[in-house]
Amino acid sequence: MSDIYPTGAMDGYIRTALDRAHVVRDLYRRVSNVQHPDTWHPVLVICEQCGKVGTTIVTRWDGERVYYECRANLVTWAAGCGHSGWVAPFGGRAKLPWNLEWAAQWSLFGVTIEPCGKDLATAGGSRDRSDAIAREVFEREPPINVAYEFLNIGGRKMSTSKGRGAAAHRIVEVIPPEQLRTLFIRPRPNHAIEFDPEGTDAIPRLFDEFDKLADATAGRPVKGELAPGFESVFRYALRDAGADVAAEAAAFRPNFGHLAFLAQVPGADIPARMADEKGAPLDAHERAILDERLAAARAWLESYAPDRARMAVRETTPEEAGALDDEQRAFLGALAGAVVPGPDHDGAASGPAGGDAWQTAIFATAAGLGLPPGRAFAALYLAFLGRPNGPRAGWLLAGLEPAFVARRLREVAAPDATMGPAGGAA
RNA sequence: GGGCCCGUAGCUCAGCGGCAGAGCAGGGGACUUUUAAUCCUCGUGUCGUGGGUUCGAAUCCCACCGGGCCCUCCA
Repeated sequence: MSDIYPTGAMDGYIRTALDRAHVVRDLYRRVSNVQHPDTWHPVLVICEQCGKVGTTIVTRWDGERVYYECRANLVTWAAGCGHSGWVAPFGGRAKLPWNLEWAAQWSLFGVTIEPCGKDLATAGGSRDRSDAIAREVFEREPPINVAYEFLNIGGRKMSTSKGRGAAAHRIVEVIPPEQLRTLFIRPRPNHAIEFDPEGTDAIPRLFDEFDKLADATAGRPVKGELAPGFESVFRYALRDAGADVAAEAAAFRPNFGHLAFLAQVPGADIPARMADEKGAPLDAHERAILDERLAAARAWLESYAPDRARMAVRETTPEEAGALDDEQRAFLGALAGAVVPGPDHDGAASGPAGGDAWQTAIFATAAGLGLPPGRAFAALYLAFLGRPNGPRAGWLLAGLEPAFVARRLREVAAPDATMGPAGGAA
């Protein structure tokens, strides 16, 4: 905006504002209860001596020039140099105060609608003053106003000054631009955006929502309802305004939750897995999307993800393993035999070599006991992760200390009497 | 003291005079040599509360309760 003043485009508005200084003073008093001295004029001269603009006050206007003073104590945040004199306030030598500048722009650019944040829309606030200035000083109906809302994080406004800036900073690390834009343009403008990423699935769902927009735009089937205008939302969410919307919509995008899972699987070849899922090799753009999402998923797991999204091997036997039945316990006990030597021997324990060998051992052991594989795997997941499902078990176990694996298997296979189910096999 | 926005399913929200909805979460079922599987299937919820208008109110009006943001200057 400061570029405009030197061109002289604002000169007419400056002149009008000065001619109607008494109207402006009256209006400030009436609309906002702001008292300016009777000699105050609505122009800020750039001090010819020190170059400051905030420290000057104009007290006279003769139709061509204004008399201003650069006062040392006019404002608390800067000290003027004390210079004073007459100057023609045109061509960039002076600026209009904020509210007048805003109103002048509406006339200059022919603005018919201008949304603003709700902080400005309060009664007696900036917007009210500028509206009144437009009507009474520049004699023009102000633009239609739409007050838009703020982004709330966990029920509170995101604010650097109130200690929630860390949230903003961290969020940008986890959420790529396109998903962040989705978050902002999705809701109705006068609704606060409620977004609480801490320990919730809000971030994965944001990705899912973006992907749903892409699916719908590309004509793929989607679950649930679609808001009207979804194509526009998708288009505006794209980081590159000139992007090929159809191509972006068609691009393969891995599911965020799935990536977060795979990111925790030891030894997973994620790009190969994604190519399988797509049914074709990823192109360069899709690979870039994958890399971005994978990084986001890892960051999410580190900072925001709820515990249930993390698959940590429990250091002690999970309580959940108490739910296992005798067949499953017998299976775990038998599988412990696959790890030699046992914990009662000295020396390093060794187990099946690698994930494949483990996987084979699991299936063979389960089959030998007539236990369906599904229940065998559930027993393993409960014994190590405390949850009924997880990453491919063979590779999970292969990544752990064999002695630890054997100890855990035996613990769960033969729990203390207090843990055993009533009427269990003797 | 004043202004604006919001209270609808566990969560995020749509619906804004005409049979209370979606996604996610959750329950149940099927299938499976399991890296998130996938496919069926399941929604009574004082629509914040109390009045009012209406043949009919989540929806419009009034009041209240609760939550949030804003109201010097500067841009």
